[in-house]
Amino acid sequence: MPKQTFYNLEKDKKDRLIEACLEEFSSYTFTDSSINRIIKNSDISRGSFYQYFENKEDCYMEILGMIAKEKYELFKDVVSDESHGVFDDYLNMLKQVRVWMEAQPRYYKIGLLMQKDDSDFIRKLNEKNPSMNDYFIYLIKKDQDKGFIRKDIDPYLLSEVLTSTSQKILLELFENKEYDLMIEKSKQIIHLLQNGTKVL
Amino acid sequence: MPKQTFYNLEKDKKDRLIEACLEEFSSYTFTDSSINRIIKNSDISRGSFYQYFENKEDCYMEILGMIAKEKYELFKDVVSDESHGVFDDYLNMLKQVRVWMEAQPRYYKIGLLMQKDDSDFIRKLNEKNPSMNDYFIYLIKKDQDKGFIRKDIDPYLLSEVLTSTSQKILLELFENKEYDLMIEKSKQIIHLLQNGTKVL
DNA sequence: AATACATATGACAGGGGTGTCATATGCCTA
DNA sequence: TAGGCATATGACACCCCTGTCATATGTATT
Repeated sequence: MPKQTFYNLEKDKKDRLIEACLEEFSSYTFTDSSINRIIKNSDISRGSFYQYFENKEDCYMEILGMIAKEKYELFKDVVSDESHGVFDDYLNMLKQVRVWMEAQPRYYKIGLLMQKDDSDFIRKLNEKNPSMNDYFIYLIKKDQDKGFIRKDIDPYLLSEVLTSTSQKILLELFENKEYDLMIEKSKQIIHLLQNGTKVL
Repeated sequence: MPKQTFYNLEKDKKDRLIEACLEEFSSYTFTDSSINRIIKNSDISRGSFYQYFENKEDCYMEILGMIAKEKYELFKDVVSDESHGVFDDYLNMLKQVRVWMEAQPRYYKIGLLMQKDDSDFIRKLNEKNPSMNDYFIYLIKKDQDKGFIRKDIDPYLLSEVLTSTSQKILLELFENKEYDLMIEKSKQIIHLLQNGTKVL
């Protein structure tokens, strides 16, 4: 946890510091990020930095906390309507992530970079965060009960297919921002998953 | 390209050097790998290393070249039988990668680490390597001609679904080595893709 | 033996990084 | 005004890294 001095900081200085951290952590992996660059870009002395944070990890955690908070603020009002099935929720999820991505591309980038870092510290963080998988599984089971999805299909398996394809789509969306195209693609994938490839 | 001195090297020394390189490059990203560790582990002096290679990139390329060669040697005799459809080839691919993975886990790991490195050098290398995508697309089109797959399905799309799921499966296979389980899983995915999720 | 060439070596220059600490500055209070 | 506390600061110790270069050693040829 950051020291009290960090929270006591005057707005301008704190903002400069946070800005520099965001820039750094959205440009480099946690491992490759550098306190040196952060203090240079925020024009804060080395000693001061360590007056605010224990170390780089402490600083990173604070930034992640901030991001989580903002994410919560952005989406707390989006009360999910009664689900119309996993596939519908799949599309809704895509829409939602897009809002987040456009609102805070750097935050999203930080998430992407976290997936690339193999350090113990980041690995542990990633483990704690439950993936979309669990939620999808829950929805798939509900769909099976309602008779939308065949019961012989393993919910876990289908959920994995959904997450791995959605990850790819989200990455493309992040890289070239063709939202309508990605929605179209997702709809096609859904159609494919619903109807299969077989010629009847 | 490595300098002539590298190829002139006596077997033992050369082996030690290559061994240390493999260990390094399968433990660290190209960016994070260190010549220092390589020379320490192979007991070769700093000066000598630069007598063999221009720099780290040169060294890395040589190792990649070696890997490609061995891969070719291992699979050159595996003449692919006449294709029985993409899905069959999907399974065959899995079997083949497994052979490679078990034969040379470190080589496989190097490939995985390459995907995590964002440096220009590695990005350019990755771009050159054509993915399985292209091959899958080709097979899917053939299946469509033969009437195995509906013609209204976009081959590119299906190929993307296949590659993203297979990547996940290969990663799991690499991490916990439960081959039979992974084959079973793949078969289920194929079944899912062929028949869809709809209740008929 | 003398020369010439190939190879080996580690000290060195110059870059980057982290965390600490003695000291300086500002500020509040007795 | 003097003391005490919070905060600021950058030099410093110590670690990592890469690429170079003068020098040393080995080896073959004349």
